[in-house]
Amino acid sequence: MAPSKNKPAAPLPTIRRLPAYLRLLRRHRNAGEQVISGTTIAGEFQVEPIQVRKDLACTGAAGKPRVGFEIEPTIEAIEKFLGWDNLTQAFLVGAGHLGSALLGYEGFRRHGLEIVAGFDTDPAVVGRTIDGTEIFALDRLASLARRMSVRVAVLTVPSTAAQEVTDLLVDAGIVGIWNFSGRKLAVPEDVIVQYEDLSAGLAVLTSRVNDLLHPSSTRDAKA
Amino acid sequence: MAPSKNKPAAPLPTIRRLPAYLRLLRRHRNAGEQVISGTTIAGEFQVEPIQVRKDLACTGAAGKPRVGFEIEPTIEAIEKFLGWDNLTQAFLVGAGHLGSALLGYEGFRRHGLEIVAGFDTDPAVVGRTIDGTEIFALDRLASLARRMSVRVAVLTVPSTAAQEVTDLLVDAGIVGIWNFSGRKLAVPEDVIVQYEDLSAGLAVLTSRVNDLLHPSSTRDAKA
DNA sequence: TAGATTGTTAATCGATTAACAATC
DNA sequence: TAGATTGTTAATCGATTAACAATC
Repeated sequence: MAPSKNKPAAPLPTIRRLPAYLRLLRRHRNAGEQVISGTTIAGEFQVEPIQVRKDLACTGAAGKPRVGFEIEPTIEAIEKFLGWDNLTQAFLVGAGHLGSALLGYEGFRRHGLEIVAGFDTDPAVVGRTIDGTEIFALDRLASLARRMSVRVAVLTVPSTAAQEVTDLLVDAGIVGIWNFSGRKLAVPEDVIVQYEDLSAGLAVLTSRVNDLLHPSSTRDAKA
Repeated sequence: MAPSKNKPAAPLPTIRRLPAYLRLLRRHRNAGEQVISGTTIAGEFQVEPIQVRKDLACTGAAGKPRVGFEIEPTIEAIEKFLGWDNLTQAFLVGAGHLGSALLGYEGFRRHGLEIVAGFDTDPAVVGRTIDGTEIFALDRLASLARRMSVRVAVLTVPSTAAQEVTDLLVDAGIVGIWNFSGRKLAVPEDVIVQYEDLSAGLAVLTSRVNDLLHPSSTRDAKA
C-alpha cells in the first residue's frame, strides 16, 4: 500500500520536464484554448510525442484518443503531482547577488514556492526588505522556522559557509534544501538536498560551441 | 579524422559533472595537495568511483595506478576539454533581476566565460554599469557583436521578448545562446541553444519533499 | 465511417555499474 | 613485494523510442 519512500513515481527526467509542459499549458489556456494534443506539445519542445504522452501519464492526466488532452485538468494533474497546488513556504538563506535575484523572481509562486523570509549575516542587509521579503539575522532562523513551520530552504550562501549554515538549517527542522552553493552538503538521511549547478549547463554550452567554432581539437576519438 | 560535428565526445551527464570535479580539484590544489584518487573524488559527491574514472577518462586525464590523478594536469585536461582554458567573450541580454545577478557573479571567469557587455531596452538601465559591466541599448548589439567578435550570449529577457531578441542575436552572428527565458527558441540549425530551467530542479525538490511530508498521496501506483 | 490520437507492450539505446587484469 | 588504484571489457539498469491495438 505505502509506496517505497524515496522512489519517485516518475523518472527524474520526466519530473524535470513537467514544469516546461505546465508553462506551455498555462499559456495555451490563457489564450483561451481548451484541448491540446501530445503531438502539439512535443512540437513546441525538442521531444517526441510519445515522450509527452508517457510523461503526462505519470501525473495521472488522461487524454482522449483523436482529441488530445483537456488543458485545465491536465494543468491540475501536473500541479498536484508536483505538489504545486498548495504553496510550500520556504526560507532563503544568503541574500547576496544570486539570493537577491531569486527574491525578485515572482515566478516562484507559480511553481508552488513562497519565500516567506530571507536570512543573512551581513548587518548591512539584515532588517532590510528585498522585493517585499524581509531579511533577518541568521541566528533568528531556528525560532522562526519553528514558529512558521517552514520546512524548505533555498541556500544561496558562499560555498565556504554552506556546511555551517546547513547544520543550522537541519537543527531548525528544515527537511528540503535547494542548494546553490556548489558544495556537497553532509545531512542526515531524511533531509533532501537538491543540487543546482549553473556551471553544468554552461559546460554543455561551451563545449558544444567550442566544437562548432574550433572543430577537431582535443575531442577526436584517439588518433 | 574529423569527429562527427554535433556529437559530443562524452556523454552529456559526464559533461555536466565535470565542472563540479573541477571546483573540487581546484580546492584541493589550493590546499597544497598534488594528487587525488578517483575514490576520494567520488567520496565528495554522490557518485561511484568508477564513474569518476570514466568521466575523467573522457577529458584525456590519465591517472596512475596505486597513486591516483595528479591534480594540476587533471585540472588542465578538464579546462581544455570544456574550452575553459581560454575565456569566451559573451554578451548578456536582459539586465533585470536574474541578469543583474549573473553580472554580479564573478565566478563566470573561472568557468571560461567573460561577460563583456550587457544589453537592455529599459532607458533607466542603459548607460549604467552593473558590477563593472556596461549596459548598452539593445539596438547597438549587432554592431558591437561584429566589432568585438562576440559569438555567445546569455539570454535573460522576459519570455515574451525571447524570440524577438533571439532573431536579433542570430542576425548579429551569435552562435551560442544560454537561454534562461523558459521559451523554446526557433533558430537556424547551426546555432546552439542551451536551455536552462531553474524550475526543473525545483520540481524535483518539491516532489521529493512532498513525498516525504505527505507520503502515500497521489503518487501510489494505482490502487 | 474514417482517421487522428491515445496508451500499452515490446525493442532499442545509452549511461551506469560491475568485474578484473594491468600497473606503479 | 604487496596492495591500492587505474582503465578496459562486459553486464546491468533505466529511459527513450517504436509498434500497434483501442478508441472517440
